[in-house]
Amino acid sequence: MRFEPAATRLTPRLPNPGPLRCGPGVATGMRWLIEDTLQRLRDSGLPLHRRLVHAGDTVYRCGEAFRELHVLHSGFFKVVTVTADGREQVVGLHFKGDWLGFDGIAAGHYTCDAVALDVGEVWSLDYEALLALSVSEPGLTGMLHAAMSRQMARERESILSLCTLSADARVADFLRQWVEALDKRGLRTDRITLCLSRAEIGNFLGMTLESVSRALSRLAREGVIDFAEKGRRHVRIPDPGAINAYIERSLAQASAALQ
Amino acid sequence: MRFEPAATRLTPRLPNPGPLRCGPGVATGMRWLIEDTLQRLRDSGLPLHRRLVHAGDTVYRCGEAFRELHVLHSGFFKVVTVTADGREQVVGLHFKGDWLGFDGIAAGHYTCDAVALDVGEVWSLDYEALLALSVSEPGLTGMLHAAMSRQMARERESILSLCTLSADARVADFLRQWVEALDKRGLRTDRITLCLSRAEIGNFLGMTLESVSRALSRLAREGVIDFAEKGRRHVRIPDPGAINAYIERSLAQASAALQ
DNA sequence: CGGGCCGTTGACCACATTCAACGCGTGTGG
DNA sequence: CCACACGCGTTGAATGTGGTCAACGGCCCG
Repeated sequence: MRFEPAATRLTPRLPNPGPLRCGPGVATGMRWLIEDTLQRLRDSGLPLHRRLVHAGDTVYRCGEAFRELHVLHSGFFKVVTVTADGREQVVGLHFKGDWLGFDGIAAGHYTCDAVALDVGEVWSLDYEALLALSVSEPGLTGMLHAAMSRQMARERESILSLCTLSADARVADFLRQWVEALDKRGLRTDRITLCLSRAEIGNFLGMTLESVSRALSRLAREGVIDFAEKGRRHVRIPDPGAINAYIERSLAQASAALQ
Repeated sequence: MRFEPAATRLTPRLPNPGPLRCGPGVATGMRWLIEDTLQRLRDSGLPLHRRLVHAGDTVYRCGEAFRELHVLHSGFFKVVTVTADGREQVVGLHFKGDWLGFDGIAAGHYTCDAVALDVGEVWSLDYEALLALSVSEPGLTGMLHAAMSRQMARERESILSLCTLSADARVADFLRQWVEALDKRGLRTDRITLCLSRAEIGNFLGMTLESVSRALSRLAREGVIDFAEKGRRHVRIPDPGAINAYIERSLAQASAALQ
């Protein structure tokens, strides 16, 4: 049995016309979509600037003139903003098939740093050339817009997680996102390697590194995850469903508090 | 004198090549950009479906088939997601000149509700028609992409605020954003009307309505804001700079705690 | 060996949430 | 007309989650 959430309904008097509600849909065809994106870029005839990166390398830096968009062929990447007062914030994590650099379009220069977290390959392509080719190749535009739309959806998911989940649930949700991303790309999800430090995870989730560590320990104690013998960045996920169950449980506990 | 933030540096060993750091740039020409957007849409010859809305009216609803993008001509709007488990989250606030509906591009249907907070006017235009016209009118594509890019920047700013600021500072930052948005649109910023309830503000900022109320009271006590005689949604802002000062002060206090 | 860096854990504390009571304006029905 | 309920906002007191500070262990590298 599920109770009303504690917060007052925000749009109470709006008559809800039918069951249009929906959650974030998990596209099972995502894997093909990503391969298709990469294939179409190869086939497009656009000059692709391929680049190998190592952990710590930047794809682009805040302030650099915007000319190129970047499509990730492999690896793991973080996008970081640095404010004028020195706050540093991880605002996104990115994987194979994702596009980077959209933040530069409006400003004319990049407004974030994009940093590789592991070895990987980046395909960079000239934005103007892409636009020019899009005129004769309308599918490219659709692909680009869909990528931007998906990115916005992910950022909204981050906001949702930050606003509605407890620290523990946020860490669990972070793992869920990571596993889901791997799954969509056809990578194994039973043994994963977080290529982020506890401090980076905490920064991304709006909490301290100690809280991340404690949350992971609790998750391990409850059997949701399992630390492999060597290294505390390697995590076994016996059952991906258990992560969702954990998140839902912590939500249910919150509402159970009101009897 | 400014101290290192409490959190460990996330990219410590990366040699920082020069002073490329930058904050979110405040475009002073924003007002013209917005008018220009609306003008170009009028001139484009695209069939614009103009619609008047009242507080509570939806521009679109989650689940509806995506066909149109919407440009706001006047008014105030919120974008809300509802999760499968019933959590409701305000993920964005929007003003004149903003575009709505990008979330529908990737999924083929909208994944959020867009709701008017006050009377306003929305211009809706067919997405496919826009794409078709963009082929002969390349400026339209640039305009569209810039709008999407700007929206992503704003979402990242929300994440930044949620992750790095205390509850009080978050409320102050919310006011700052609101005032900045009005300023960019040439509206008066010394007397503003929040057309959101405390519950909605709290939801958007990841805190409870009580905390919002307390934060606003504290801001008033410190003279940063001033409640007009009638109604607690009407706020006087004697000096917009004081809001920034308040946010910086609360950041400085946090780092001053470490001696 | 010593010194970083990373991760974990414990003790303490503060900030934000929870719960409750109250004031105010508004709309509604006796 | 007043009584009443209801939504919205404010404020106080108690509680608890997550932050702060500190100590410790493992690992890698000079």
